[in-house]
Amino acid sequence: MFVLLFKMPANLYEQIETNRNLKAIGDEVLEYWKQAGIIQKSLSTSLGDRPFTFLEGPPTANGRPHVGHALTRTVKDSVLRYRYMTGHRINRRNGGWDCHGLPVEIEAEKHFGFKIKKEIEDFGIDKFNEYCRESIFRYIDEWMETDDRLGYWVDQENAYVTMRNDFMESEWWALKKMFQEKMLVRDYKIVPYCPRCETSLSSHELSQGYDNAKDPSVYVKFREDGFENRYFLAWTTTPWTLPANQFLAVNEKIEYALVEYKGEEYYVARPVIDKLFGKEGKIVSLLSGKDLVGKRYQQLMSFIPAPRGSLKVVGGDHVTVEDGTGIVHTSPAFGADDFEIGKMYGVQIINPINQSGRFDDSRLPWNGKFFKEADTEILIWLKKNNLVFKSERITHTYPFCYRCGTPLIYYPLQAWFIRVSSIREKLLANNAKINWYPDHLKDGRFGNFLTEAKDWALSRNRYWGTPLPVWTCQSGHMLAIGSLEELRKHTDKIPDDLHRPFIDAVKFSCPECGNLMVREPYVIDTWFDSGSATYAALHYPMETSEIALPISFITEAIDQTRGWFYTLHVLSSILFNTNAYQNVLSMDFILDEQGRKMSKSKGNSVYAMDFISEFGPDPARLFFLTGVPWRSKAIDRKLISEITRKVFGTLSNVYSFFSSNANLDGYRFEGLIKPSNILDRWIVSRVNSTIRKAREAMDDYAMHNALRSIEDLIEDLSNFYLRLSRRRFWADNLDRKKEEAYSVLFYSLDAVTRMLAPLAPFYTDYLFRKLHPESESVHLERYPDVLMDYIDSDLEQEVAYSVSILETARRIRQENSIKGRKPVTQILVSSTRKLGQELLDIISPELNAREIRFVEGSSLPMKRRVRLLTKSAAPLLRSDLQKVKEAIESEGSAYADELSAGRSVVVHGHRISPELVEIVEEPLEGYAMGSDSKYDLRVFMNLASDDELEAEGMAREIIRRIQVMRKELNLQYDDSIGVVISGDDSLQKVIEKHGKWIMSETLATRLDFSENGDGKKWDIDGESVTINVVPEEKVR
RNA sequence: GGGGUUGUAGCUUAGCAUGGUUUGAGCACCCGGCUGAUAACCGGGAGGUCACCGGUUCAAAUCCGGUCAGCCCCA
Repeated sequence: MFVLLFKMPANLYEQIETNRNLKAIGDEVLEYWKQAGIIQKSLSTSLGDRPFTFLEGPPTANGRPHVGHALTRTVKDSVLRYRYMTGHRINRRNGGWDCHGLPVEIEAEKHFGFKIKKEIEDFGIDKFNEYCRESIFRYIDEWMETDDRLGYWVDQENAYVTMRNDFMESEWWALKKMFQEKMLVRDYKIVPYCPRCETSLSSHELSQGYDNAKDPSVYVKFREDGFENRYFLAWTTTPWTLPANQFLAVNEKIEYALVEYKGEEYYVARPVIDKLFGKEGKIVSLLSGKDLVGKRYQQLMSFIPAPRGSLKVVGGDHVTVEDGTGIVHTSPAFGADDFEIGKMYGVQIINPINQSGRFDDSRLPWNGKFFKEADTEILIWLKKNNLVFKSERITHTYPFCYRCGTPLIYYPLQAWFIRVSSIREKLLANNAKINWYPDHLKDGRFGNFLTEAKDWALSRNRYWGTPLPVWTCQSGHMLAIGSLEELRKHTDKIPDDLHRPFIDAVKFSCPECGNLMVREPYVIDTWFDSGSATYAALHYPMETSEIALPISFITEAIDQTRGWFYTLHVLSSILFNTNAYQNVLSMDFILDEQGRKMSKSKGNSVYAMDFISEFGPDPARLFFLTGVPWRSKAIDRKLISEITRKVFGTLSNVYSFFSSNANLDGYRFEGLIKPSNILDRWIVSRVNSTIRKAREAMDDYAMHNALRSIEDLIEDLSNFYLRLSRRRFWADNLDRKKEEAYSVLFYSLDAVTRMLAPLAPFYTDYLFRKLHPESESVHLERYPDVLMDYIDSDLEQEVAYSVSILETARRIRQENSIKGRKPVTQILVSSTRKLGQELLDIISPELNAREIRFVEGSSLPMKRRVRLLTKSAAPLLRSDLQKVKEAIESEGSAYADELSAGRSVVVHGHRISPELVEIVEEPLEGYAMGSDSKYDLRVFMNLASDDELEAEGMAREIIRRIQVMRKELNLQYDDSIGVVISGDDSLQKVIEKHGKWIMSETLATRLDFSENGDGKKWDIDGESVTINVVPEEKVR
């Protein structure tokens, strides 16, 4: 076999397929990045020394990443890429993983089929935790692959992991510091409590779990001491708390009444009388809340005797008349306000419910029941004893456990708290330093939350979490341990793993009294873990002595406002006395195609991998970056394919045009030649003003604005610059002018590619390396700088103006059915501004007129007619109306010019102001007119035609038909042809006159006319034309 | 009940902080055009009570007050 080797002239700018699938490009580019180590290179280098610090909000990898994760990761990545390209040294560009907490434990419980905590302990905490540890990275591979496919560049090898000893040790340091500062305290309080998980929850966990619930709504009668028929009426939705009633609360500032109704008397707040009794209630007496305080009442249900000091009416500011009766049933065990009252009166608390949420007192008929399930029986009992005034069922919002869905109770518990409420002012002061996007969150949702910041119930009676490092002894001494080193001073039996149950076994003697010290049996809220990422991820202060705060930028979805954003803020304020982050972007969710929220229960979740695979990574990313990020958006296939077409389709076409021509000419870019051609100057100006806009937007984390500016530029580059510049690239030889055009086109493509690179990293790198075969990656290059000298706003406006002329002319053609191919004799333009000759020359071919002129007002081919608005004028002119009307509306009236200039005129002694007339403008016979209000512009087109114009138009039609036929024959640009045209006499004249032109435009070497020839039959404006195209034999 | 936010064409939206032509776009729809980028592209048309009511002002989509509706958060 003989192989012929051709030494082809190397094409510098590689040809591309203009319609290539973007997913395939993504795959190819990813492969290249991996093989060439681009990602590593980017992570480990910088183009400058401006500091920029990032922090990843850690996800838990025990679930699949969905489209919302892809959204936040896209935004994070785009910001970081932009910062890299603008010369920032990016600190902490690494991943993070959240490991602990109730969600993980619930998963494990489900796996093993456990229902209560005891089952876990019987099974073994060590084995239980071992399962948790394994389960949290169940989907880690899919997370990593999603990051790869999406182009999320962070260092995952050095990711922080909250369950590592190092991380937890740093938290110990923080906890000890807070303990010493008395910020971390143990207290007996009412806390939101999940009886199934058997643990307290924090206020921010509570806030995740509100939902609608159907509950009884009961008005209960508490009989006043010493009266047979007189009751305090109190309202409750939790009958299960009634056996524990110890007080009734009223507001001393509210007015109350004693009302007689159906033979009985009731105390209620005055404003609710109508609601409760309608017309039948009779007011016996009015009295203030103060008068009620101190009254005593009979115990409602006496199964558990009320302790001494109970059963009185007390005052409380929390009492309102919004719901209920203005008298509040109070059981100190089951409400924060109630608890405070109990404490104030120093009574012993009745609490018949155990930590599993069941009644646990043999004196009760419903002993052993789950609290919620006793409601009905309690109601029945009350009704039997005639203690219910009224009962119904209502739907209201009630808190549920955000993980297992069990209704929560407020329950008295010993727990550890961080006294956040004591530093509200500091929290607000630090918040004042933060830039929020959108900014209303600052004083709105986030600021409000800070104003009312509650103490953080930190401890959890659970297993899989960072152990609370406080040891206590029998004598009540407490010791917080801040590091392993410190622990070693007390004992040498330190486990390799600091989790339970191993750490529970660490016991030592109390330094103060010598008694055995045992660890408090709690783990801590997992939100403390993620909130500690600022310092614990760096193993501060053990391995790092300083950390850079505030972090420059973080972003997550809106639900983190009171989650991660909050815990970061609180911990940084306490530990470092500063704000944790400088700029924070809160994003809203992605909705499904119908605009519904995605949820597991509806089964309409879209997973990140599926989304990226379907559309390709870059279209997916640009979809995420389109529109305001803090507004929710529904997945929109049409929008995504439109973006794909407009951005990537257009760019591919522009590049393809450039490369095919540049290669033919052997052009190679060697820097931007200062442009002299007006279109060149214009596009370079557009490029630079776009760079300026894009930089401003990106600096302000407004990726959506940057993207829109870039899209506009791409549109201008393709549809105006290139469309009108094309012919310059087809000139025969590569002279200076053509070189300028090439350098401008290259420069523009290059700038667009760089600007788009942070947003759509795959396609831009693919394209950039075609433009710069010597470069490794656009992502190791600089973002384009603004060349201020090249920005010419006047020119940009002038071009916009010329576009307007062009469009107006096209509109006139269309209205008068004149094809663009047919030349017209004359186009006249009247306007307050003029177009320079240079631009005029450029749009002239598009206007296709023999003559184009700017003309002054008086010589316009237009008449102005004045029409008197009789309705307004009649009352003023009275009987002169007709006379004035005729004078003013008569042909050639001199009044028209004055009035249209906005000046009044005097007609037959009447002053006529412009408001009284309407000016009608009409083109003269033989002309068509169009206008564009944007520029106070009028365009006139002379509709006259002659044989010469007709012939030229026909020639163009023929040229176009021949081009179409060339295309159908799949001919190359430089293949020549022979043409035979058949038709009537007029056609012959056209060919005689324009034959040379037709031949040169279509690369024909022969053009013959025949009366009856073969070929393809065309109908050109009603005329039958037959064209035969024969390819010439190629000379090999 | 309280706080926040949104309401502009069938759909997606720009404009609103700083009031000033007739509220701009894109998609879809209808009509037309172009053709050495071509499974690409361009133009035109129709479509709006700028949620509603009131106020301030020479002038309000824009500022103020209220109402309604959606969404989010809180109680």
